[in-house]
Amino acid sequence: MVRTPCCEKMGLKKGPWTPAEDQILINYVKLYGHGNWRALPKQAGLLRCGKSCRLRWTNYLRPDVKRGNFTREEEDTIINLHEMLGNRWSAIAARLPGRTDNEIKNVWHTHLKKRLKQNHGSNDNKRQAIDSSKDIKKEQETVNFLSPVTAADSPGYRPVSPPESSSEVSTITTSENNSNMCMKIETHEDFSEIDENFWSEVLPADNSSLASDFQVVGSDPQPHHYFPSSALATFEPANDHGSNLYSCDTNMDFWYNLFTRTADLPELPEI
DNA sequence: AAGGCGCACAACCGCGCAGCT
DNA sequence: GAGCTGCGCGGTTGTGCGCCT
Repeated sequence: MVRTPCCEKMGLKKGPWTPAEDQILINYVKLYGHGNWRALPKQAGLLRCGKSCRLRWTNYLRPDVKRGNFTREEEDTIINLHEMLGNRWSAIAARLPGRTDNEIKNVWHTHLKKRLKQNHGSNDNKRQAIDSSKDIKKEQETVNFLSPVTAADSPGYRPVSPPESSSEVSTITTSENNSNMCMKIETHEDFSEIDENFWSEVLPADNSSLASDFQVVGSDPQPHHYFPSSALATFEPANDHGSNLYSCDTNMDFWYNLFTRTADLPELPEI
């Protein structure tokens, strides 16, 4: 298949956008939206290709784009998510409201890589565990699902001990505020190692809050497992038994799919 | 003051994918 | 199923700016 060029090169402007061009684009999108980027520049009277317009809008002109320096918390979040997701900038951006993938990519290449290098010495132990792994996928499977604000900072934070039977699970924590609850898991190993006791530890102490905070996973006679409802909301369960009952394997593939598929990246509740 | 250099960021490019015909 | 189009993503490049010599 022959690919048609994204835009006609002849007569179309390239390079930095002028304030006048920005204004034209803003006015047009405000009035008519951006249903068709390819047709937009022609209709708006811009000598740009649709791709260029889309990029300018999404990375710079959108009203919800947050300008200015990244906070330390945002940088930490990027580092943690990058450890988990790799160079999937759009997936990382989805967890940072107001930040674009392009911006995050730039920050990563200009600031954070250096910062990580500087911190390298202090994190030798952690890196050693990862470096020792021969399988790169294993490293990607390391679930390190951190929210912008650390769970320990939130009211109601309570650590949950990892199961004795699975020494590879480093930390399991739950956190909650008035209305939301989420679970943070850091692991290097197959979840099938985890025994039933682990999941009962994750349960909220007060089961009456279960319905709103968690959904039940698993079906009799299998043990019931509990996941954040916000995570399940974007995940297609293998078996739907109705009324919030789902069945799925608690192995690493499940978690890998759940947490790394861009489209299905779960919306974690704000802590 | 001016030239060189490196950094930061905006913008471009090429590819893959999804949806439509 | 093939062909085509549009969009989004990640990698790369271009450019402006500040710092240093």
